[in-house]
Amino acid sequence: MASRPGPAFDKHFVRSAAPSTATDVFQHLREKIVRGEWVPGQRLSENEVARSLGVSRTPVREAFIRLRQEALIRVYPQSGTVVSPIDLAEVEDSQFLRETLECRTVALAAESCTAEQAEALCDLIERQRRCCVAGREADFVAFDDEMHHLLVTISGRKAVWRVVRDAKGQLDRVRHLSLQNVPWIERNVREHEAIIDCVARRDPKGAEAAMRHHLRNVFQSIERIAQEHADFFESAGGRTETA
Amino acid sequence: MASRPGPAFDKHFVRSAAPSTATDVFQHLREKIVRGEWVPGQRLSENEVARSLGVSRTPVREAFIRLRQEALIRVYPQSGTVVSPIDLAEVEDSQFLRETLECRTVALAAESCTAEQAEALCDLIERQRRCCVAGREADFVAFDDEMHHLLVTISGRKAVWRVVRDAKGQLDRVRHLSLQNVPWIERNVREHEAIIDCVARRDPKGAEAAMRHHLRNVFQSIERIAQEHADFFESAGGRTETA
DNA sequence: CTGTAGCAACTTGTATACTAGAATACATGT
DNA sequence: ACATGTATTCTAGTATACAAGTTGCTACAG
Repeated sequence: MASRPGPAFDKHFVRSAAPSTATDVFQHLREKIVRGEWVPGQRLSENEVARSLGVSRTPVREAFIRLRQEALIRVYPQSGTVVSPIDLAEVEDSQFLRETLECRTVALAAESCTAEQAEALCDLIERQRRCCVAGREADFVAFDDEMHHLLVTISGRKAVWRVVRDAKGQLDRVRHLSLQNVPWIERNVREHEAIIDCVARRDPKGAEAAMRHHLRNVFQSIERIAQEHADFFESAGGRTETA
Repeated sequence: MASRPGPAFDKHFVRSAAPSTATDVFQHLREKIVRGEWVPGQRLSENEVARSLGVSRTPVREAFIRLRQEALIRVYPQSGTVVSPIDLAEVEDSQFLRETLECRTVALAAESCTAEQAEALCDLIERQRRCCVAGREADFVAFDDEMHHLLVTISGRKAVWRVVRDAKGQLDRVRHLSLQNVPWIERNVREHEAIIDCVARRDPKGAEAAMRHHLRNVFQSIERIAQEHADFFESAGGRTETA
């Protein structure tokens, strides 16, 4: 325990900035699942994924570990791995998480929003509008994410975003089961505008109400989609496997 | 994509029940950190941990991945790994998460609590009382965890517990920097009793208020401890590294 | 034709070997 | 004495090899 050579103990290390293979694989796989390219119940194999991506099993395993913690996959030791069936209870809990947290953070954001921040928000809304008219759905989803993220950041509770993002992943997964159409995007943009308006006007109560209205609308469409794709759902008893 | 031998696609696999080495290591390391046995800033090494536990690096790596996702450690590629310094902003965010979520879930629990559930809660309180008079602090912490967990479960939002548990980990870490004394435990038990009373009496408003009161008291002691151990904290700019 | 035992091919879990990078120790020059 | 270049030794990331276990097909017995 004495004079080992290693790096300094109390000083900080260089920077983290880790663009590792494992992280790339993780983000790749996460998108496949959240965007519905890989459907619930679909079988996965570490070997097969590794081969198809041209890497070894090790980074794929790391990605699987992280996906498992987000409850996006289920790993059955020595048997196999599947994309998590959609547990309706888990989806509802995710909605609960999102609504509970984002309604509070957006109110905080409305209390402390600066002019620059308000401008950044309006800028994102403008981009969303353009996606809407151009029908660029994928980009819209990205800007949607960015806006919600920025709102949490403005609230000063940045650590909350990780939770919201995970919950959002579960919800988006359901949403992507169904083709989205332009009217749907239009409505979302309008609701976003209402939220941003309140935030920019420093109206916490209004912002919270607008956010709640928005999230509940999103959830309604999710429930509708759930009924149309009952085969991807499981009744109950699904292990969450958070260990 | 045709007739591979593998297991059935739509049927479920056996059961998960995975008591793997990696999980054991993870829980072991998590306790070391949360309970303060390993202090913030302390250096870790995959090799050294693997040797000391008599396993290979692989399960240790898996544990490290999970600890990293809980923000309990920081991994600097090719340099080293340290127990996360305590970021006061992150601690505050954890408190925010806990208070926001548990105050809502306890209100839900108060709405739907059955007689059996109420009895289970009272039983846990009784055990806590015994720990209090016997001075068995470690057991008290366990029952504390169990009670909060049960309350979330009763609320019907079981997926919320994972979030609360992670946040609680961050908070407990700070709490364990300071020796806890019996009067502190006594006050906690009293506050717990107040919460459970409201839940058993089906009083959502009261339960929420009691929970908020309780959590804020806990947080106050955390802030006091933070001031006494400023050396374990870092000022700002700490990478959360959630990637 | 039916049921069962066993084998073969797959799965994930673990251990080991190798790579590239980072940080200290030390020797060497000034 | 001090600065600097080099070498050693650590680090985590990745690749591969091996072990333990499960699944489903198949061949064989009834």
